[in-house]
Amino acid sequence: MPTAIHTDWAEHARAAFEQDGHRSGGARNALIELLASQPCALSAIEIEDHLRGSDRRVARASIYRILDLLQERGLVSRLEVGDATARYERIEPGGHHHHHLLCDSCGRLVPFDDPALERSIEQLAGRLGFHAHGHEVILRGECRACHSTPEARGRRS
Amino acid sequence: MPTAIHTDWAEHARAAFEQDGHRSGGARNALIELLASQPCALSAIEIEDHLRGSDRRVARASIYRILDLLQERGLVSRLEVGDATARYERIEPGGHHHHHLLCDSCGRLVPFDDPALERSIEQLAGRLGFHAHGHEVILRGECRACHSTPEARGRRS
DNA sequence: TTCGATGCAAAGAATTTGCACGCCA
DNA sequence: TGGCGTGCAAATTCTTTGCATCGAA
Repeated sequence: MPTAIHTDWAEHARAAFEQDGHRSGGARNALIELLASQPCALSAIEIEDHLRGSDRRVARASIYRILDLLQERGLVSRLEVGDATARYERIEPGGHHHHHLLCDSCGRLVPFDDPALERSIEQLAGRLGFHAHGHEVILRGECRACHSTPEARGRRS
Repeated sequence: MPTAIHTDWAEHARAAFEQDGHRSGGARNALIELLASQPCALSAIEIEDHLRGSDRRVARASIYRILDLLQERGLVSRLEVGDATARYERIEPGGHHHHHLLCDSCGRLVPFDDPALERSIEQLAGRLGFHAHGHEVILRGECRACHSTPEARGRRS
């Protein structure tokens, strides 16, 4: 039941809009619920497809507008992995975040996190005199599943 | 004289095409020379602008086609920093590569490299069971120049 | 009732494709 | 001379904008 874990994010997001004086809206709530339930980043088109199958359809323009609002408030992060389409995923209130491996074999975007990598990047920024407030790391290659089980290869989700 | 340093890359690139049985062409050579002279990544539009001012104009469609060919041969890498446009830069034959800081203040893409970061990422991939053949790191924040000299801020190259 | 939230359709921007012509081998 | 390389323009794809309508407060 992956949804329950991030119920707090959905509440957090809705509260942020309310505090900014925004009215509630069906499209925005549906999008927030969807993002709360996802393990990793989705493109706007993928979001539209997910919602089409659900009980609340949302127009594509609204999806982009709502994603912008979420991004302005630091509730989602935008990610581009090289296929010229942007992907979005929620940002956990606690500050935890992950990075991504794009698997050449199965095409999946695999999330991972690593405290040592975070430390390295912080130290690096200091060493170079940058004042960085964010970063992103993308690995390209083969995920664990594809590497260990040859049958999995070539499957495109 | 930044060009001279990478003359070998231009030669390397042309040789790669010749070995693949490709004919020489004015547009491709102009693009190769331009990329050889650049310190960091350029978008297709920026490439077009640079070449417009030079003695060899190249059609935008040709730019995209040639960049594809260069990428297929591992001669350039494609980079997306979040503004929905792809940027391209040469890959050094020696395997050296760098990463990027996107400066919020001046808008510049600042290249940097760091052996410790490279080590961290290799170790990370091993730890996670990934078979990664490439990676990219993007920092967001303020570059050294903007951070130390307030007057530089806000200037958009 | 008011005004923001949303849907629909047209507009934009980056990139790709189709096709004819020019130039290298 | 043959066929790849290139230019031009139309087509695609993702994203944004304009405007009328719907719905929350």
